[in-house]
Amino acid sequence: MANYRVGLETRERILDATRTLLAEDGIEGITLKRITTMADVGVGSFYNLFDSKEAVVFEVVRQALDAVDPHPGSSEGDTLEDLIDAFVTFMTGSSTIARIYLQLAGLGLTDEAIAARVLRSHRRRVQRFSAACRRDDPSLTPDAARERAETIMAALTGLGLTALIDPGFDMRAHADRLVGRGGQPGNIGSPSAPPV
Amino acid sequence: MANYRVGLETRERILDATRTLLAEDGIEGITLKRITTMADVGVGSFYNLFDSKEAVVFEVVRQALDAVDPHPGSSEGDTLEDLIDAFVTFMTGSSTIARIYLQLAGLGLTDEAIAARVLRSHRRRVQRFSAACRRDDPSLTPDAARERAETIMAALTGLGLTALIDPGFDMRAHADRLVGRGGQPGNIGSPSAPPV
DNA sequence: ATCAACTTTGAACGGACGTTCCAATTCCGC
DNA sequence: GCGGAATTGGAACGTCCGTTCAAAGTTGAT
Repeated sequence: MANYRVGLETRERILDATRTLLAEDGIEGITLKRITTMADVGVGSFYNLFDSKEAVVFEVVRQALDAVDPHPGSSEGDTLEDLIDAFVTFMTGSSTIARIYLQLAGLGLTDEAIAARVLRSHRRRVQRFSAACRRDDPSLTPDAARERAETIMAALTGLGLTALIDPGFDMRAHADRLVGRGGQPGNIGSPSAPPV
Repeated sequence: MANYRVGLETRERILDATRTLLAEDGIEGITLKRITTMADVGVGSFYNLFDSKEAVVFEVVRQALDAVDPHPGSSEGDTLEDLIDAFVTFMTGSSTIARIYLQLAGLGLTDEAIAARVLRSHRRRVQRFSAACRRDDPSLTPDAARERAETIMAALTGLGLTALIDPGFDMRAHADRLVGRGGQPGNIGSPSAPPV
């Protein structure tokens, strides 16, 4: 399957259509007819290139989970700020894939296969974030860094959800406050920090 | 519809079954047959009590959104700690409804009707949280309180998601750190707070 | 130019879905 | 305990779903 040029192009058109439909209407709204119509492809061609409808959905899901990690496999020198920036850009920029990514969080709760993938991706990200935390503040113990990483990631996910649901929500501004940027008082974690 | 005692009981059994199935398998996994089988009710009886499958799902969704607000309509004197505690208890305790609530966040991204409900519920909660923030720290401006409330709520939602996906994740411990409890350094917002 | 491998197409199929309908039964105020 | 209203159950219906299949067309190495 998909050894000729035309086959690969068709495969790409199908993936594009699936990605668009998944972001617009979610997994429950996706049908084979809608995919093949939008991709301008016969049903038979679809089954020549993918084993099932589930297969193409999983492929898109896999890509979405990968996309949340900026330049994965790089030299591992990211600042915590870099990681947060990358996530905010991912969320506010490529909203197509971002919507899919956040749907997965909810869907992973019920679908075991998806839950496993989400959890694996989550654990990888915790590693990167906690490493960045220790680079940021070398005095942190590994455990403390991991906890801090998980809290920051959770907050980012929640902020991303809010941003996609509430139009006009300024995710970047809120994300900046997570690590104390912006110079204003009132950050999470220091509610009644003594002034001066 | 539902004027006799038996009718009301049947209605309740259908709602229970829908709630359970929704939490276990999500909205995409729910079918009329499964609902009626689990509720031990004929299909005709179902349509005697509800207009459609969608109607009963919406009813459960409405209840789930209401349930996230602790004792709503009370005297409005909650501490920020109270609100956070209530949310953590809601998430870690009643996982059936909690799962539905978090699915809604993801589903609301695609279904307009659900998105509207979720957004409305969200706005109400922001009000309560930001009022608590100002009670906590009267020096906050209304805007600053609202921003702080939204960040805390986002972090709570994200933590809840992590808790449901990652077994063994200690949500309460992480939530406590959101407002600086626990006495340990390294809270979000004060990454490099000077020790001593 | 040849030809095997690859690709395309849409009709056809079986199953699952939500909903309708109505005869039989049960409920409960009188 | 009578009688109208509410409730019950499940067969039947039309629709839409994912998938299969075989025949026709296209590709590209030789």
